[in-house]
Amino acid sequence: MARSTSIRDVAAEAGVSITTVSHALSGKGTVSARTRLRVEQAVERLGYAPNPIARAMRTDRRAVLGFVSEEIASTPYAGKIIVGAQAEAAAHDHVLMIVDIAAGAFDDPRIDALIQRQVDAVVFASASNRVIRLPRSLDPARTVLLDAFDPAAPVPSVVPDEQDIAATAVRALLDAGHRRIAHLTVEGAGPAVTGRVEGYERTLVAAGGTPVVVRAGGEVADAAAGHRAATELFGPVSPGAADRHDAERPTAVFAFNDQMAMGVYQVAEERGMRIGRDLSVVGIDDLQLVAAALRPGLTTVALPHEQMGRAAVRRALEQTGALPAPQAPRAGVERLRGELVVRDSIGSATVTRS
Amino acid sequence: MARSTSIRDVAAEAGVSITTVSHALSGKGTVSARTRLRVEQAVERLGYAPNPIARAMRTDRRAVLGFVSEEIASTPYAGKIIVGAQAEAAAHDHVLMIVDIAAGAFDDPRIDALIQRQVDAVVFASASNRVIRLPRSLDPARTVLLDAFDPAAPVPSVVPDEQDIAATAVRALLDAGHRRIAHLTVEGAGPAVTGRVEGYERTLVAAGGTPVVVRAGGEVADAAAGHRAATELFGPVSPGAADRHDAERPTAVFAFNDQMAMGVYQVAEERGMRIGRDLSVVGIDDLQLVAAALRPGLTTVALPHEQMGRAAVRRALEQTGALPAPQAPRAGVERLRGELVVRDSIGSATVTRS
DNA sequence: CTGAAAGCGCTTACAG
DNA sequence: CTGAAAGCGCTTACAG
Repeated sequence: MARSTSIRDVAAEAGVSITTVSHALSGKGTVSARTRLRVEQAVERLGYAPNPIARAMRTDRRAVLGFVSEEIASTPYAGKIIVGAQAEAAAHDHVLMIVDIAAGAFDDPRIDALIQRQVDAVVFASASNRVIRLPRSLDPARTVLLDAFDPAAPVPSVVPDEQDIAATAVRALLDAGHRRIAHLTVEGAGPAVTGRVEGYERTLVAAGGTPVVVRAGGEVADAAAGHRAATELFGPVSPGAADRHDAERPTAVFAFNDQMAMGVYQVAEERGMRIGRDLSVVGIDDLQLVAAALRPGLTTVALPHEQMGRAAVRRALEQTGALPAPQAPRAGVERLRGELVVRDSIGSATVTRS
Repeated sequence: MARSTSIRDVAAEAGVSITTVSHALSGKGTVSARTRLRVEQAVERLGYAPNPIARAMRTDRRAVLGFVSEEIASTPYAGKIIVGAQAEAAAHDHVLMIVDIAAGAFDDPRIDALIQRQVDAVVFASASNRVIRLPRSLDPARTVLLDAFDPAAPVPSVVPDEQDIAATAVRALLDAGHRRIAHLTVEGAGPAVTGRVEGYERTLVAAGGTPVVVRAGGEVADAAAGHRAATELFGPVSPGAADRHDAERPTAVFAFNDQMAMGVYQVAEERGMRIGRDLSVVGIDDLQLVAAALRPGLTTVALPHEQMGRAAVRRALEQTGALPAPQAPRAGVERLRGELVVRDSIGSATVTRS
């Protein structure tokens, strides 16, 4: 921020030309060992650091990546994605410039006006995994999609592996001996809803179970949706329901996400079912505020948010040439797996049935 | 990102010099109406936009603000703060450059290396309202503190008005007729804990109540802390506790935040107390994931996160001169008030007692 | 191995 | 009212 020493000062201090200073510092030209040392000492004495603006002016490289986020405020995961993106960028001497747009406001002029020419490439992060159309102001050769996919544009895309993540959740239930496992989800045909349903069905069927999918009305997957879906799943409250040993009743629920799982907890409490004993539950997200706060703690599959941020930045850096392009060109879509976080919401099916 | 038209192209197209183009566009020199029109038309035809890098090079103004956030991932509010900061910056043709540092890592070299000379000023956002020491690499004349305060540095600071926010929460309870109101909080002497306790005591005493403050061990104000504090408040579970009409028992609880309030809900459930009837609760934060998801919905005081982001950026812009300095120099610390968000966790004291 | 010079795209005194 | 020129701090052919 303060006016500081320029390459000219260093040249004077070292008694060489600015060309030589530049060569010595960049390692691009050839410089004798003695000269290099003199330059380095001068840099040290003066506390010189190159002016990135001037460098950008000359090289047309900003060492800046744009990060367009959709409704960062509404997505509690955004933080981790940004941290990952940020860290990966920093590891390669890049910095992140953030523009937050309203949900769906892909034509926000700021994408054009502010990002344009200030950044080398753009990571466009959707608020949730879904299919979108790339904003026209973004150059496909300089953009990567995060948590989104555009079938019509040749843009690299980084998304969670929804099917595998669902399979991980279901397997946690299967491993505890459950077979009557219901899946609670919402309406909609986006990759998250669809992928999880498919992963659930495939994994459960392979284990000899019969899929039961309950969709709460609407597309918002929050606690209220979980409450609605669970209420539907268990049917009307009947006296002594908690004591009834219904052979048909699911012993376990795989919720679309942790928020819906929270709704399941609420229904269980209303009906006197104890989570982890009378009913096992698994979610997706590992939302700290929910998963760790619930009692008992919710076992869930953590989405690889930080990894996604990192991967997206890596691909953007490949586009700009700051990172070498992979030898074997990767597929357009990179799918990342999640990880099971074990807490106390899954009990063994044997105990559950007793 | 694409190589685009320069001021030279516009000059050629309009048949004038680049100086004249610059004057016409900036409004700085004097230009005839006809010439200005010709320039504007040329700009239009060519789709010209000035290169911000080149401008920065000349003027030593980047139109970029640094936003250093501490552990953005761990704070669910950070999103809103950034959205506010972002919007205010955009309103003044500035852009935000974000660097996320680990908690307490104020000496992170990236603050120095990346922010330095790339930004006009820095907003330094703490993860929670507390007293800190300004990182040495930051120029006090070009820095504003957000959710933090440094008594030793002459730096503008934007923080929530903790006392007023606590008063708002307590008043919501008083207005419903409650007088036996306990405050659940944590250990620690930071501005948030201290300010809320003071606001609570002052407001309650003024209304004729007697303060009861229960501190959960530790400084982490999460659901588990709320559970511990509420358990201590209500004492050991006794048979028929829900039916016992204890004249001493608080009819309402003011929790340090929504997460602790969640712990109160859990204790209430364990003891058969219904929130909003047997016990009224108010929190602070308006965390969507918690406040809106709880049943019944949690009445809480929303912190002015977006406003804080905006205010901090405004002050930073005043420092750089992009915004005129206020006539009457403001106090070093700007305190922002919160707003009550009414849901269903507060019942009237009359009903509660019945 | 070293350096003089051009140029990236602007803005800003200064002269006409 | 208009424009030629200098210069912001670098990098990069090119020449010596």
